[in-house]
Amino acid sequence: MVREVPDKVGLDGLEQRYDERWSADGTFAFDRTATRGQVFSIDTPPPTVSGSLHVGHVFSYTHTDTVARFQRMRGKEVFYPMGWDDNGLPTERRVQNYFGVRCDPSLPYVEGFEPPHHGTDGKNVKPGDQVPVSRRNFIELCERLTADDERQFEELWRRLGLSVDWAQTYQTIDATSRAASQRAFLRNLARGEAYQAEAPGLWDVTFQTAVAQAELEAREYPGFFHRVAFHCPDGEKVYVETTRPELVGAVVALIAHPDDERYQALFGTTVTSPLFGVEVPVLAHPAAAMDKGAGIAMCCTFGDLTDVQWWRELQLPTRSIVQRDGRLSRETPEWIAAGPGADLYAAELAGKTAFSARTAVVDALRDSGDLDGEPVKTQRMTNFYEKGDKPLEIVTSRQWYIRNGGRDYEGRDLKAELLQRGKELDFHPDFMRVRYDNWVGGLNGDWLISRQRFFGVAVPLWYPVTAAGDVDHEHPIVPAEAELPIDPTSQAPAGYTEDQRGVPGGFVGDADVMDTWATSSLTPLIVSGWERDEDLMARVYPMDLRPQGQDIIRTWLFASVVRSHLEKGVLPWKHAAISGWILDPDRKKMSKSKGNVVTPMGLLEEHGADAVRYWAASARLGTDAAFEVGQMKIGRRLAIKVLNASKFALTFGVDPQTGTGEIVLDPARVTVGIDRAMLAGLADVVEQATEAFEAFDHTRALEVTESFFWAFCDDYLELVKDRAYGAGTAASELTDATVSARTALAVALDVMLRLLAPFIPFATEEVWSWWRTGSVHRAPWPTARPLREAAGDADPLQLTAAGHALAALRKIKSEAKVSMRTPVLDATMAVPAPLLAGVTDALVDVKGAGRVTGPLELVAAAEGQGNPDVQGGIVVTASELGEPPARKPKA
RNA sequence: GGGCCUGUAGCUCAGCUGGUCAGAGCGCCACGCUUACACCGUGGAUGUCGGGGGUUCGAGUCCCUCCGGGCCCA
Repeated sequence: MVREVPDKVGLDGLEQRYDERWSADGTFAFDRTATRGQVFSIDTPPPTVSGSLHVGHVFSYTHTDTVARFQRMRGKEVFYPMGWDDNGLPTERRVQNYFGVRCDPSLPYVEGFEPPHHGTDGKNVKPGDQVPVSRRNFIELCERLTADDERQFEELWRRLGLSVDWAQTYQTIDATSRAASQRAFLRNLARGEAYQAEAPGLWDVTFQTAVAQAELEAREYPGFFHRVAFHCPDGEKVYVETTRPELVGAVVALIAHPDDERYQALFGTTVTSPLFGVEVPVLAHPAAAMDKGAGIAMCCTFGDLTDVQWWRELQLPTRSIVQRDGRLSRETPEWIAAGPGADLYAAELAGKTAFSARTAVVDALRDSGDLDGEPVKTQRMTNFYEKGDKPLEIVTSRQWYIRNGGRDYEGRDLKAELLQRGKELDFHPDFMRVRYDNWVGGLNGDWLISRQRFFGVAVPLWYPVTAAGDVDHEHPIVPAEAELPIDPTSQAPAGYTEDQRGVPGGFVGDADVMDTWATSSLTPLIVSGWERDEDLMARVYPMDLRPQGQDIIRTWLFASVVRSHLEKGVLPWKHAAISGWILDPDRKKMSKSKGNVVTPMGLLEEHGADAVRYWAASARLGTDAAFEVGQMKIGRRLAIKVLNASKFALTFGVDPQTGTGEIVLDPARVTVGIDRAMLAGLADVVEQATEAFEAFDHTRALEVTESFFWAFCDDYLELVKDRAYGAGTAASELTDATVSARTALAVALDVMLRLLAPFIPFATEEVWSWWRTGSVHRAPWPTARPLREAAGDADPLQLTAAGHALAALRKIKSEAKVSMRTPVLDATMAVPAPLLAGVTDALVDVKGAGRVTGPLELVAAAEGQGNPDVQGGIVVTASELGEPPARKPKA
């Protein structure tokens, strides 16, 4: 039933209109009565709310949405929640600045706390002026502040047309997520998968927190090689080359490769360190690089990860001098205090940063004659915390770990299990799998999850304080799961009262929070209702799809696999769809500092959502895409074309008297060869698009659909125009040929709208609203079968042939520089044999569309006549053009 | 140093398991205001498929090597 086709069609305002309608109609609401087999569930990345919106968001989320819409139309009940990631350092900073507070976990929770500021006009409140608040209060403030960010994101997503179920949202810091995160941790603990250890680990001195292997970033860092002398008992000198001479005071051994001829005689002997005179052994270890520097290295506790390896494997003593704040210890260490360097240390090194200590040590070495030559400039890869700007130190501390296959785990080869999980996961594109394999294969330690920060999900433990006042870390006090989430820094464990906090015989709360990944790795469980709504869980978990960026395969993806494997013994999802980066036209990553960032909302306003989606959907998964406004313009054109072509196709269904009409979508009424040929071609397109979508190749689905659609408009529509208009308007006067054309147009339109709906949801929905009921996004995905049945034995080539014949006629007019309306009085056309039947069959339509008023003679093309690339080799060999029609005066 | 991806018309990219694969769109040139569309239509030009070897009857398509981009891990 055609209700109403607007006289003027357009895209403006469609986003708002249909967003409202979809919300009101619950078009994307998840029907939780669906069973697992009927559901397609998506574990969407929760965007960082305190981060900025950028085109990368629009890009990758569009990829996911096309899949969601496809699956929904295929009849799946799509579970597509949205989360907000507000857990972590960026939010911590924003809350501090916005409200003028800082988190102090030692403080008690204050009911009804009101912060001193509400927005500080862009000015940071000085740390000294910030009001300290408890962690619970801090979290509450975070939730208040991020509500605003969430609104902005939601507005953007709605404008973009993400078919998310907005009734299903979560925050990574909300009570549900905190409870899930703590529960998962406690279960890891109970099963022995979480453990604490006092061990040397990577440490960021700026944020003063431990850092996990996954958060490392190796960067080029400038430094100097210093040639430093150690002394043999016989007075000989052994030179090492080091970039960190300030650690001479922390040296525990000199180490060379066992095969290194130069040092064979020294192995097993001892040498003394310069300045401090500490005696250390010379040892052999294969990790020493013979070709680097002098080939012999000074092993300190701890300069880098190799030191840790030597220290562990060679069972060396610990002589730490760098503290958690990145400064050398203020007390003179005992092994130095007794030696010749005690005064030097006390006067020049104690309490200094590593950087200034280095200068002091180098000066002292130069004075003592233990520095050979001057330091030589070098660039070397150095480990940084990804959010930090000072090189990481290695300090010894007590931390919590979750097993992830990085270390041996008695009785269980967890690494092999996780590698196996990786094999079971379908990566799209498949080559992204190697990033997972490489990462898991290269792990050399378990997952350090405790962070010495304040804002985040608390490690849900307390520790008894002994009668002597010592904290007993070995016997943590564990809360009951029903109590979760808890904040051990402001709540007392069962059986204790708050006034026993920190006193002998009492308790202390663990002050640390967990790594943000420790919570976000649980998103599949959190959204699925784990231990909260097991009925939902059974309907959606394990999930179908995890879309995400390639940069976080080692973090989010891997950690999610670990948690799901440990907790549920399954993969969290079947498929992982990995999106690429957005590059600016110089093939550089878009970045704020380059000033080439475009705000996504601005883009949507300028080009329209369908246009922006088209650009995004044109890029394949896993492939970096250029930011191209041109591509958006093409998308906009496609959307407009869909409106206009639809308008045309539907005019034949409208009774001019009433303005409404009935279109019978009965393929049996399609009787003319070329109409059937068109449907046969469309059937191929349906099959290809479906196959592509099933393989997560949305780009190919778009491409085949789009190119068919344009050919449909350019050729088919023109060819059947005359026939479709027919002689009269009354149904009784219509010939079968006219009915065939009109029906084929409507059937094709109906199918193409559905094929395009995942890409340009607004334009297709608009057209759908003119003549169909409900939403196109809940309409069934088309199948080839009815089209094939209608097409019978028709060959798509027939339409191709007729299209080429029409183009050949257009060409002679184009070359004669006359209007396309110019009549052709007489023409002869040479047609290659394979196309001859098709052109002959469609001769009436070809003549009509080409305005051939006289005879059009078809002859078989001779061998070598015509270029197959131009109009399929069809050539008009003779023609007589009539008078061009008079130009209409301009209105 | 190891690994992955990538290099096809001026631009952005398709080209699956080797045999109409030398393509599309944009841009460009020319023409045309044809009642679906000027946010348009029609026609046209454009490439030693990064270089060099090899396998093959036949290679953008497989192998080797070199060069150039991007990324990951050491």
